[in-house]
Amino acid sequence: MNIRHLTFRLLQVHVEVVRRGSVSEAARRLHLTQPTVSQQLKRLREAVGEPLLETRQGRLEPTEAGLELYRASREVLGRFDDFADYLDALRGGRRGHFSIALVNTAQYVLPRLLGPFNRAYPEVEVTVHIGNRQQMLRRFDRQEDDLYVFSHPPSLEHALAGRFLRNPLVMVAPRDHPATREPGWDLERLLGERLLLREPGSATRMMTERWLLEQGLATGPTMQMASNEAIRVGIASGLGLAILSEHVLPPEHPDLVTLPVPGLPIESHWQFIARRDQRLAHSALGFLRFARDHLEECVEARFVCNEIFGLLAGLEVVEA
Amino acid sequence: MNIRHLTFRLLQVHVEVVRRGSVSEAARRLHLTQPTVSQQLKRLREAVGEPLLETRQGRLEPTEAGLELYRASREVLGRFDDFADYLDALRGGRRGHFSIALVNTAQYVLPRLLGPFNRAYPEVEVTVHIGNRQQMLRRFDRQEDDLYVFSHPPSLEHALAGRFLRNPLVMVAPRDHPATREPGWDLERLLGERLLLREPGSATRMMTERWLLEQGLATGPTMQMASNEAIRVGIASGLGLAILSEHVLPPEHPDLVTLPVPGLPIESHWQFIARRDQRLAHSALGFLRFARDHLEECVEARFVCNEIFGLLAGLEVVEA
DNA sequence: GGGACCTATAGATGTTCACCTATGGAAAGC
DNA sequence: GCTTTCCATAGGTGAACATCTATAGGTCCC
Repeated sequence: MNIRHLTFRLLQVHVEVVRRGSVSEAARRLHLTQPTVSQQLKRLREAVGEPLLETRQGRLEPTEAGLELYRASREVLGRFDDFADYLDALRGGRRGHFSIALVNTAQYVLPRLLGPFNRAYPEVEVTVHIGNRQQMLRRFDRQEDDLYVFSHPPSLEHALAGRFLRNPLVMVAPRDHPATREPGWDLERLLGERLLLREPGSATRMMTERWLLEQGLATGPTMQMASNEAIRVGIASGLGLAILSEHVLPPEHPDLVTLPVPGLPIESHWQFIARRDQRLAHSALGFLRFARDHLEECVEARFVCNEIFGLLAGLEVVEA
Repeated sequence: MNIRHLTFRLLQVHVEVVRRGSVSEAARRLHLTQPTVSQQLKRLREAVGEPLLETRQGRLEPTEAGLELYRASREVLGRFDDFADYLDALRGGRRGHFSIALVNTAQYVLPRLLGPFNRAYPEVEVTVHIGNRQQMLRRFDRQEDDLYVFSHPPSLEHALAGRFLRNPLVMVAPRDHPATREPGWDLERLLGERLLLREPGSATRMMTERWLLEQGLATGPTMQMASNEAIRVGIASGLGLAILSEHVLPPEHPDLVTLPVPGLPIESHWQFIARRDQRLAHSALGFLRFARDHLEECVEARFVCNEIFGLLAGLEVVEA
């Protein structure tokens, strides 16, 4: 038996004929003419090399080989029905896997979206990669993920971007810092304190440095710590001040205050980024749609900046 | 996804490519050129409507849809490998089912062949139908069985026959019948006793009556019993005499004797009969071969009359 | 930056497929 | 016994398949 001569169509026909016990009836059901069905059966018989049907008391019954072929065909056709269902779920974004790469700071917010999303689409698996901007840029260059979250998109030539969340950077100080009571603490004086900075490669650091440059100011003493958490705890312990994303502060933060410095907060926005040259996984698309529709329910209103529809519009053009 | 555009060939190619992670390598293994494989993949992708492969770190990796298709393909191709094995077993007569119809009297012998056959071919299922000649003839006319065992084939126009066993019909009397001691009991005198006869439609009865006719004798008193067993017990109980197949007598039969009547035994032979117009099941063919080769080991030498090879020769002509 | 790989596309060809209509013979139904 | 129903075969057709060669555009490696 040469499998190359078998086609799914032949199997479908065989199944229908066995089921109906009649060539003509099967032909009607399949919207074919009777000779067509007869001929398919003939080809199938020749491909298998065994008689597959025999007439018994006026009904076409499968031979032993025919019965086994019927079983095999049903399994096989059923398997491909399942596959079609799988594809449907994949296309509908109800199933599948995507990965998303976050800059460190965004890890304080994104779970608020991912949690409800996972409840709505329990069969979608998400992998989250976290690192600083530089690390995430490398992932972007290597096309390692489906979605990225940056403050500033890498190059818009290769990427589509859509802002979704405000990310204000504020000056954070210990609760008992004198500037909270005494007036006259201008920025220059504050910078006389030790400034806690993230490592180079961090987006927060990059924005901080650019802002200082724009203000025409140089930093005084600094200390570098490779994590927002460490910096937060450092501030509370009187190690110094820092310019941090508001999202980094816990809802209750009795040890910390934000200082109202002119020119601050530095206004930045996180954006969802997708590569232009890579077809986005259906499930990632589903996630973006979910974010577009449910962002307001997931994060505080003052941070919301829902421009995801623009990104989706861009993506749907790519799709088509 | 339209299943009609899928072919087993495409699935084979996809499987090979996924397995090798390379189009060129798959092409070499499949003895195809690389462009051919590329093109098949393209068709497959179009049939499925989803990308199936993507390049990751220099290797072709399946996408989610591609991986699921790979799984489905392997299952499906495996299922048809199994089917091919099944066909092989069927063709080799190692598996399958056939039915054989016996005239009553043959039921005393056939199990001796069927037992060893079943041990040698445990996966072949045999159905045995038993009845008198007339009933078996009806089964033959309706083509209900693969093989038949008769003394005389129905019509050789529709049947192929091969003798395999002597079936001598002898006069059976109770152990203490006077004819065993006194001389002078000729046939006519014996027929004065009650003759126990099988029902009309029985082959034994038919042969008995024909033989009596040839001898120019009429029966005296008779009694009709529709089973060899009943007749045997009847004789032992002094109900009368009978002409019975030797096979009906148990190996030890202290209550019965066979009387040496001139002209007896009636020589008849059982034959395996197959229909000319019906392809014989491979397993039935296997049984006939088995019988041809092992008959001598299964029944007493004095009954053997192995002409099955002739029948098989006839069948193999029909095959070809 | 040139070779040595790879993969994709274009274009060609003989074969097979999946249908059809027309028709004849066999079986079943009244 | 006649009609209907059924199946098989013959013959035809356009589409698709499976395969090739030739070629061009990418990576990766030295």
